Amino acid sequence: MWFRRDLRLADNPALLSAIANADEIVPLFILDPNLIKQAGNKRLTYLANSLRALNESLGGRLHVIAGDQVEVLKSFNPLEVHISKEYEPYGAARDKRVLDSGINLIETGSPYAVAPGRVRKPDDTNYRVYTPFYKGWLAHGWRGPVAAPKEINAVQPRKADQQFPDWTCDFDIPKAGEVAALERFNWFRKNALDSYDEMRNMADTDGTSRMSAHLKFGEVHPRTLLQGLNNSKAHDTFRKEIAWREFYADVLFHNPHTIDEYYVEKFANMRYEEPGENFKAWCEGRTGYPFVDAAMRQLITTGWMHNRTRMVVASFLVKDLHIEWQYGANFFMELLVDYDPASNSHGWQWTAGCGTDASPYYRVFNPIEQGRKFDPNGDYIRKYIPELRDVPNELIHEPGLSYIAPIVDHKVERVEALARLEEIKG
DNA sequence: TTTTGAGTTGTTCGA
DNA sequence: GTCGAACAACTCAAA
Repeated sequence: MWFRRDLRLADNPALLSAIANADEIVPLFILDPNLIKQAGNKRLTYLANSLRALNESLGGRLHVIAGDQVEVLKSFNPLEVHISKEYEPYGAARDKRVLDSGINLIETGSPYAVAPGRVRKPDDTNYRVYTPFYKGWLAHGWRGPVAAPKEINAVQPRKADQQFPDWTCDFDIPKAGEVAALERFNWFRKNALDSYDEMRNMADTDGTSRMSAHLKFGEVHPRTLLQGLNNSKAHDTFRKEIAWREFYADVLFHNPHTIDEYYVEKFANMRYEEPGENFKAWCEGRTGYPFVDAAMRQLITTGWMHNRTRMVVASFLVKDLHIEWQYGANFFMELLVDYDPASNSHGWQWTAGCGTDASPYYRVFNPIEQGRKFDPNGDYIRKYIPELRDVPNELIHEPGLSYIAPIVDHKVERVEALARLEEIKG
């Protein structure tokens, strides 16, 4: 059983398939140098924690080996290698290489309720607009969760086959593992799900599910999250967020190049600024706009950023600083614990206006107004920008001389962004 | 084939 | 202070 983005025992059809087809299985995770290279310290630490959690639930029998996938897999001389299928460009190419090497790779299930490529329009092409996709996705439906295996007869690893990485970090990152995922989800279901439609946007509130990192590493399957939702506005809004993840996976599956290229090509011809001092200020959370800076510092210190503020900082980079979305996406890729290729690239493209459901040209977020709306008392700002702790509520979003001077004037840059868009229209 | 209505997350301006 | 209209043009989905 080759674990990748499915670090769990419950609701794992590939694991059940492996068990059903063998007297004894080798539970294996392969450390991939390519993925390690692009991940920051926090995501690596999270992965290390997640692997330890999985090992514990396997009674200490998880094999963890660094190296080339084909070589590692062949060293076990396996009759079958069971996996949950992957769809983004890197994972799909890697699995094809393994398959082509003659390894008997058996795919069961995927990290999605409905696998990419399955939801089709009546004319058998894929959707490019979210709302119709959502309807088609609902109509397609999905199976219910499956139980965890009762018994796993796993090979006892040799010492050399347990190369658990010792990555650590000084920051407080989310708790990893299947148990932590379900604990948090139960908390969310009990305390925040019923007000999700209203509260999920509030940056100062713990009103989101925080399932992103758990989903990224497959510590929980979306089927489990979808089970038991009702048709209330709150529950449907949550279901739609799960569907966004599946929509973007589907879009990327059909357009693999959009991982780092423009979905709407004409945006490649727009005038952009090269990333310089302003980009550096954005990365470090010192743009002079408190809501933007708080969000960037939340990312830097926790490896996670609230969904609302992801849009605000993305809009600021692309529309106020006129820097191409890929620079922001790469920065997110390095720092986010929950980094997901499809959601990251297409979330960024959506905000930049060059993605699916392109945002109207006039939709330029106002970083101050967004703060007033979604962090009315400035609690979020004060949490991540200690130097603003004593600034009163009515000044917190525009502190004037008590904070760094804004690196650009939003009013001016908004007009500039609209002018640059004008140049590529038609 | 043609037509029609709609499209995650907003802001500004003027009445 | 509140509220509604205006803000491009285009692509897409479905009738």
